[in-house]
Amino acid sequence: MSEKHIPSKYVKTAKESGFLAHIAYDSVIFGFDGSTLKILISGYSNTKLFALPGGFVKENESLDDAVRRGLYDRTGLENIYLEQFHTFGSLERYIPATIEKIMLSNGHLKAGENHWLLERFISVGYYALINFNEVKPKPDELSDSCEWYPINELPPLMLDHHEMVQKALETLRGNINKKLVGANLLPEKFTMKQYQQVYEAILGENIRRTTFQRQILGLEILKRHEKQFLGKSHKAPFLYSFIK
Amino acid sequence: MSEKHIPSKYVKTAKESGFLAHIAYDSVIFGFDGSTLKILISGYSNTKLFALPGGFVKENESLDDAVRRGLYDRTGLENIYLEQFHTFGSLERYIPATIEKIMLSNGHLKAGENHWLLERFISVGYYALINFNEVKPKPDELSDSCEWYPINELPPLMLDHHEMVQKALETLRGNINKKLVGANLLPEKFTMKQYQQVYEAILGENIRRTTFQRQILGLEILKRHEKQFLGKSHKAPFLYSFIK
DNA sequence: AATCTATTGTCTCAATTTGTGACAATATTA
DNA sequence: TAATATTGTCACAAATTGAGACAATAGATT
Repeated sequence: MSEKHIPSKYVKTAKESGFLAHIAYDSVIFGFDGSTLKILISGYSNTKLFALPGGFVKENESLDDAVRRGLYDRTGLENIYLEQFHTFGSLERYIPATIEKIMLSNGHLKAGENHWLLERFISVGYYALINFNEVKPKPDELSDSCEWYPINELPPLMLDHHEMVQKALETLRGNINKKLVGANLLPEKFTMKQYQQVYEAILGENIRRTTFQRQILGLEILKRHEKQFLGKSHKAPFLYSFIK
Repeated sequence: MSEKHIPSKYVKTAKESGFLAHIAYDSVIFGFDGSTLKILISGYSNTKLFALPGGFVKENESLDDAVRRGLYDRTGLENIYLEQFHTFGSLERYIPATIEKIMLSNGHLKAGENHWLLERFISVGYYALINFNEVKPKPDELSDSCEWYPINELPPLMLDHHEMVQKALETLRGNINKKLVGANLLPEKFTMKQYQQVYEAILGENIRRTTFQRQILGLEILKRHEKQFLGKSHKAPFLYSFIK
């Protein structure tokens, strides 16, 4: 559920630490490596547990800002494209033993001790779209890894994090034609083929090339550049960028 | 933000009352009266404040169940169609003076006293679709009214509740062709015209009659009944119901 | 330098869906 | 009995999508 912004070892209540009790967020951070859609997953040292990068909300910061802060700490990026997709509040997701295991193995908790992180949390799910190549993800205090995984080769995730990924993906699919998804996953300039591959990776199905081109160009959201992409042994495709 | 399930007068902390601190929900309850889309709004005695019906989550109930409990108390209905649409966590929505005013005017608070309801809340927005004619909404302890208002004739609402209504409506519009919206807003049997009016009320625009019929019937989700709707001086329309 | 290969940009035509109007059918009112 | 308003259905035009064809061309091969 969390790894970053853990309060110091001997703070026991949320209030003492400056965070809001019972509220967490988890983020599904999508990146596109040119052919596959991937997401960032944190691993916890000494346990075999994996989780979505998450965190908590400070008393004097907005929910959105809390998520941005967490993303900045892990990726160094500001102005990330963020979309909230669902809030998870079932009773089944309250398994304090899992959090306890992580905190014990990291020395953030002594056996038998109480801690506000062991209380029940309702978690708000966000997804982010980032440019895969601009980022070297950083692990943090509690986790010892933060790595890209293809969306259909994820390790077993703790709690309801698989459900979160599924719901994030469904939302992203529903938004693919409403929001400029490609603008956030692709580099500044890209070929029509690359853009089509983003669609295919997100939707998980093949798209007809000619129909796709006709429809995308019909939206008039792309600027065509003179410079072309060279290097392959076939006709060079145009490069495009998003208008504005 | 809330009117129902207020803990007794002298309980000061969320924990003492059995609720989760900092977490609320607000519900946009849609009903269709035959021509207009309406929502339920609570009014608070002695103040001129209006709000969406909302409440809090008990320590041992899920978020969804908390919302269902609140809906049951106000409408008497079970198995209501519910959809979560957004979670609101800005700093601007934290205005304890507003809640204080309501609680003072209802005797739930003494001047200068602390109370967990005066702390900051993050609120999860849900919308519900209910059959307008089956319900006589009930006000509760803190509010003195709970009434239907047409969506474009709402009274001024407290905090960010107008934004909530707007977002609920946008989500409903986006879902209109994905989920069986009509099945929850219409009576068991209805005419094609009534169904069209639901669409027009939600979308806020006129729909072409022939195209609408062709598309809806093409979905094969409706059963046509022999019995026809009589009483008007023109050809009697068929009655339909949703399959299964 | 000529040819081959893989992919691109564009076009065409068929198939499908949607927009638009027309018209006969009919339950009630006049 | 005729008039009125709305319904169910059809017909045709317009727009969109599906499916394939084909010339153009950057680099690889010879």
